Amino acid sequence: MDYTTRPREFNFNQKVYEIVKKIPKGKVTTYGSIAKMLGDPHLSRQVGWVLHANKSSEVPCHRVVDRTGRLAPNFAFDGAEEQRRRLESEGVGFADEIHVDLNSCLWQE
DNA sequence: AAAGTGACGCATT
DNA sequence: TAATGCGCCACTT
Repeated sequence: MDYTTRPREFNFNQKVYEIVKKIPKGKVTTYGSIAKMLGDPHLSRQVGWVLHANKSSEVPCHRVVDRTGRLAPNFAFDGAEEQRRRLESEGVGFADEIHVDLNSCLWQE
C-alpha cells in the first residue's frame, strides 16, 4: 500500500475488512450499510471496490449484497450460484434466485 | 493528463 | 413502476 498517495484508502480498506469479518454466520449486510458504519454513506461504491480487490480471502465477502438484497455479480467467486449456495447453507433465506431475504437476515451493528 | 469504468445508492423524471 | 442521472472515489486506458 502506498501511504503517501493513498493514506485514506488504506484506512478505509482496513475498516471494511474488519466490519465484513464481523458479520455473523447466517446474516448479510449491504455495501451502503458498511459505508454508513464508516461514517460516509456515499462510499458504498468504494466498499464494493475494496471487496472486489480482495475477493476470495479471509473475508466472507459472500455475506455482502447490495441494498435490494441482490447478490453481487456473476464475476465474483465461481458465479452467483456459488454465492447463493454458500449463503443458503449458512441459513440465509432467499426471496428469489438472486435476492436474499434482507427482512430477516440483514445484519447491523 | 483526461476520460471512461465500476461488487452502489438515492433523487428525479 | 421503470428508466435515467448524478455523486462518490480509486482504477485503467
